[in-house]
Amino acid sequence: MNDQIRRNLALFPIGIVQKLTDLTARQIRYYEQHQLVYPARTEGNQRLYSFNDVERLLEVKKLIEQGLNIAGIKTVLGTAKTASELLPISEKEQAKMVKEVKRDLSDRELRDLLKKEILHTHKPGLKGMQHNSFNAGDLSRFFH
DNA sequence: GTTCTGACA
DNA sequence: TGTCAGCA
Repeated sequence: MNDQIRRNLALFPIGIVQKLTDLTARQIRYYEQHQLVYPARTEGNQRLYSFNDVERLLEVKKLIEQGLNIAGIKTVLGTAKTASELLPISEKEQAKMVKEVKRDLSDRELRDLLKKEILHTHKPGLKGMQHNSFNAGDLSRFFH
């Protein structure tokens, strides 16, 4: 039996995963609802997680702690219909994606601002916006 | 004893 | 997200 298979064996019930990830059962189920993980089920419909699932959850946790919401996490980690479709993503790739997403969002935010300015050309209040200056290095600011 | 789904603050 | 209900 090779590692690939061993890592995908559904072994742990949610209680164990809670301890392994420091996430609450509520959170773990919530992330599943949003297709961030795909745990197997027993005949009794109880979730069983593999090592891969646990790793995946740790990635999710990391991004949550960075302030990203579900949409942002999906953008970085990607989605799949089944656990077997989940492709590992290196830290380097991840960092790269975060950077790209960050730039895209910055651009979008910029366009939105321009649009607003154009729409409100006759309104005097631009002071508020300038206060909303963006931190180019903070992705979470856009994915909240 | 544990987990599951649904629902509400 | 936390938490509670009512089951399996």
